[in-house]
Amino acid sequence: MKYDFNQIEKKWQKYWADNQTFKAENNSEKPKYYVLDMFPYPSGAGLHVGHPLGYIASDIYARYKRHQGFNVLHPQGYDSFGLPAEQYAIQTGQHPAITTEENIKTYRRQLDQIGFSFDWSREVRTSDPSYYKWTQWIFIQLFNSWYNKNADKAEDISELIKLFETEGNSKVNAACDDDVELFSAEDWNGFSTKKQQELLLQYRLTYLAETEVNWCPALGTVLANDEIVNSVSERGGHPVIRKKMTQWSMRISAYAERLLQGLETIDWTDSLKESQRNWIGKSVGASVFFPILSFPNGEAKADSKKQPGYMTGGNNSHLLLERAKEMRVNPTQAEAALWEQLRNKKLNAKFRQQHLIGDYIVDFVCLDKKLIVEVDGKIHENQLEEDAKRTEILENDYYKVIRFSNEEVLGNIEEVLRAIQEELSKRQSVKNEEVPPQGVRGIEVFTTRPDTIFGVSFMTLAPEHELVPQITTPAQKEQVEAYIEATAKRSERDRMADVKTITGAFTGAYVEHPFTKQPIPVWIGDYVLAGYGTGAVMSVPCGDQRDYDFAKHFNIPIPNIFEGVDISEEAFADKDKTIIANSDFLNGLNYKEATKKVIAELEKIGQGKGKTNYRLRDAVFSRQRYWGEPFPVYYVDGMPQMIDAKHLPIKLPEVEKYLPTETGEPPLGNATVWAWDTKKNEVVSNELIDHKTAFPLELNTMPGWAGSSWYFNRYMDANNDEAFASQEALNYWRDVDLYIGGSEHATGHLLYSRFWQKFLFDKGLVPVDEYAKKLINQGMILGTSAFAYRLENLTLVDVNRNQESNKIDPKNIEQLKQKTLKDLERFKNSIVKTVKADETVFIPSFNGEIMKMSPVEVSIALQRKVADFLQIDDKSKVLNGEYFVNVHFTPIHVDVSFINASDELDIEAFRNWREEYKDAIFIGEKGEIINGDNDIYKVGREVEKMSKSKYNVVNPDQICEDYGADSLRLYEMFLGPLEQYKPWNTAGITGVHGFLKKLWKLYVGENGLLVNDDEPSKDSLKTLHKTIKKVQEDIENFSFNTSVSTFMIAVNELTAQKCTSKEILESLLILISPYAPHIAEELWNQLGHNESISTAPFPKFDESHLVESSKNYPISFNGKMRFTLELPLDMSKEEIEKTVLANEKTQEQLQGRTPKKVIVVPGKIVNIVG
RNA sequence: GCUGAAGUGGUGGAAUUGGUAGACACGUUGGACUUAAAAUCCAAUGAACAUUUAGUUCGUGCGGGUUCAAGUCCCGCCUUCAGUACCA
Repeated sequence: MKYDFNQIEKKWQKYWADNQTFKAENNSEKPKYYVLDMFPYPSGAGLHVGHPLGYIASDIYARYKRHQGFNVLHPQGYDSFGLPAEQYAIQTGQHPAITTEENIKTYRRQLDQIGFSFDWSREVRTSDPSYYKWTQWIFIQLFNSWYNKNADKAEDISELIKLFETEGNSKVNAACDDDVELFSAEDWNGFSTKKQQELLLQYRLTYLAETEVNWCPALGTVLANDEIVNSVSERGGHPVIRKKMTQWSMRISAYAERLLQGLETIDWTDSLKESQRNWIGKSVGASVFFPILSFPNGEAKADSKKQPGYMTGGNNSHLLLERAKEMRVNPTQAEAALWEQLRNKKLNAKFRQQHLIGDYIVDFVCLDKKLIVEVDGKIHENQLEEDAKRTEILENDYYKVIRFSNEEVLGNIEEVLRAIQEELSKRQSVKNEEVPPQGVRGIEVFTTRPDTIFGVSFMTLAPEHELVPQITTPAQKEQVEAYIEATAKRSERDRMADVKTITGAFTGAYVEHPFTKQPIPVWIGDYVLAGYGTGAVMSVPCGDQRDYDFAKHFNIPIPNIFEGVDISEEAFADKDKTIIANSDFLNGLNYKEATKKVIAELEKIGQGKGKTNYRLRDAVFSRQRYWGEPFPVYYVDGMPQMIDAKHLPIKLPEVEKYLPTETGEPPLGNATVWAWDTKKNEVVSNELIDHKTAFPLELNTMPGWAGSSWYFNRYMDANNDEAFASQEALNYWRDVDLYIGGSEHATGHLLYSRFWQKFLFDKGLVPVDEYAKKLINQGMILGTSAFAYRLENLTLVDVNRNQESNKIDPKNIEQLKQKTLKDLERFKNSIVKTVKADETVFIPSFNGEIMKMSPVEVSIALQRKVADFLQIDDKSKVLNGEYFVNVHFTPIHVDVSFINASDELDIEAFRNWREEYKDAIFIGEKGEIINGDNDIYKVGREVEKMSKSKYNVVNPDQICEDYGADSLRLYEMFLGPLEQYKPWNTAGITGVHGFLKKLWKLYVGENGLLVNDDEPSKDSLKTLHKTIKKVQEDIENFSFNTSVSTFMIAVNELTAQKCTSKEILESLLILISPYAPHIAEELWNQLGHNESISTAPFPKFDESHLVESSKNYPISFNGKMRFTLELPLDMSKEEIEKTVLANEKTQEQLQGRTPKKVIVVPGKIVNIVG
């Protein structure tokens, strides 16, 4: 009987499906084990051989765990929302759901034929309403939560509202927007519902806010930071610009510290954890405040002691704040009337009322535009004077103050608003939304090295820093403006590409050192980024290389504050070796001590405090796309409202077109039935929108990572309608024991999903706050592209006419090698002509070496052949070396299916491939024009990513057809370590395929089963048990490639031993079954079992079979092995030495010399030192 | 620049705590079987020298070091891949 893998594999795949062999039970006596793969996006191209690599590894592990007696959950599903289906819909009008369904069918067929032990009863699809119902549900939970930093967890928003109602927000310690205004309980209770909603949005874990986003015009959507690679879109490589848009965001920054700490508790690869750490980007240091000494108008230096509002130490700001709040609650009639008009951004500007500016409370202020509006009551003489003074001081601080009388406001409010509007339009917006600490004239910096504060010799601001225009002196104005303009012109790419060039400009301003009180010049430079920290750096040139370079370049002093360190050449940045000097009270301290001390001192004088900064930003959660989860959100008066969870799912509406609308709205703007009726609680036609009972629904959809951020929990109870998973299921399965997937998700999916899990944990919805105990990254399988080399043209060069190089002897390759292509430039004068072939001609690859050869070598190797072929007129000159031929060619990707195992091209198939190659001419390795079998054409090879456009994609369907799924599984594992990137080469599969045939032959002969109940031989037992040991170790170390070798060795040995013992061969089948399940099932069945092999207990390793009585000792001389000697293992050290020395081969080696020393390691080696 | 991983025959890769480098395969070469091909089987296969046998020398990116013994440990470099990037 032959090994008919096609028939066997089909048979068992059907058996597994019919019997639901791999269905996991939620209630089982067995211990649980959860093996998870990253679910695929079902693309139209189907699977190539690279895709299943991780699935095969996890399947082996899952099957192994079943043999070990575990109740294994090994599910699979589809991340089925995404861009390609939508792009296809835009092109063809085909609904993405249909495309997706078709693609899933292909995927399922392809996955099934590889024989995975997935529990398909738990399949999930993120685009299925029964699934995204719960994605929407989780979104609502996020909306209804805020992050309480005191409790260090997410809590229900109602708790926050309670706090607001009873004590306002001044004591609330929450993760929130940077610019929340302070309010009291009375304020809160007096606010309109809308105002309250606005304020709450600043605290919710998912919130709607105008944020600067990465907008990709080509894709028509925003992108998250992790979707951008090298400042172009990850998908398609389109340019990305920064743009302000109102978008949903996820407050992942609230979890920055816990996401960082959690990494300590999970067994993920170091590189992946490191990526996440970098992405979170924690830096511990201090925030330091430097008062500004000089303003362009020559105003006297600011007294830092009198700065109110900054920090909490020793000033009266809190009294003023209290007063401001009081006044807010009790406005005058005119103030109330004007506030009513200003509050809702009716003038497109955000105003605050009774706001503290410097030492003054102003009536209304637009911080953005630095515009103050005052409404005056009864005017007394002395107040008039005071107001004028106040105006002067405020205007010195670049505020514009406009005043109206009560009568004006109450009499003609329209006119007042018009005047304010006019003033607003005149004023330039402060670029950065962040406003400086109220009324303080100074610069706040973030530093990780506060210990070096005495080494500060200048200050550098980002050119975009909001204070730059205000502090620049008239003398420096021109220079500074020119510099800002120059940096603005430079694109981000240029800036990135050119890190070395040092540029900057002096503003003319000075700040005051907090301790020495010395003036410090303020510079701007584009090495300081506006987006990180405060956009300002205290520059310590002796301790930071960039500051050092900047200082050197602009001749700024570089004071040395390190003990015993030479800084004449470069900065000294080694924290651990730092001893501070020349630093007043910090002298003699190390980095840690000095940091601690300086922070304490800064706090004492109210000019700084310890601070931790994170690079992690909140994640934008809106996409201007059709094929994604719709938000369960409608808008009343511009404010988002959640649809009650019991009405979920909110299904995607039908649209005519999948493109943005003409007005630039997202595709859902095309939907005609996309409004929410709050009475009927259903989606209704847009025509019914009346803003009373029917309201518009959200037009954005959720990003790709929404559905993948929690799917691992859904598998635990995939068909539950009542909850995303029942508590019983969640408590039984708890977390993923082994997660296998690609490392490309390090800062996307793998970070977002940890965030959601922590949130769900905080809310008591899941039992663990890290969902995957262990994670392994599988490497990528690369394609081996094949190339044919198309001749473009030949340039004939008359060597005699080149004066410099005389005549080149074609035989002297060494001389010619020295002629680079650049040298050929010098032949310009000598070029006789350039010849282009009429036909398409392919030149030989020289056994694939052509790309490694220098142009000169190629030319020499080819000139005769090609000249001959082209029949150029001056052929004789070419042939006798007077003319040199320079060959120009282009490598062309050839479909790898035309290549045989020896890299030879099937020329006929290639010619039929494309019209343009129909009559292509091939010059073979021997230099002959190929015509029949006279010569062969070998392709060149190069390893590249598998991709359709490179024609190097290998389809697993063909492999399964030709060699079988078991061969495919074994071969993918055999290729190399799981984590490694490695090239695919189909030819190699014959090795594992041959192994399976051999395995088969061990059990089945010409006339049927060979297995009998014979006592196993000692050798066979030894083979079996060493295999058990090795395979078990290998699987547990995820070293699947070496266990395949072990199987080969075992089968080779057992074949040689002619083993037919059932005891041995039965155990061997269980060992192999996780790797090659079909053949294992079949042979298991033939051995007389009626049950599937999948839960047969894993064979037990018995050491006793491996015990040896003797060892073949390597005998080495001075460390070099010369021969081996079989000696009993129980021989003593002394006896071994004696026996070895007595041996004639030893004497031969020694040639009469006496050994100086003899090293004997019993059981290992003997080394004789002579 | 920083962080992480890696560098071993023609190729993919083995080598557990320092102890016979190149397991297991692919490929190549030769042979058997066959009308032939495929399949299968056998043998050889790191390089160089020697070849009648035996053997000798070199060899794990490079240069040093520790050790009886180094692919493995230490010091200093080089190269490749991946991530990240003027992060204060």
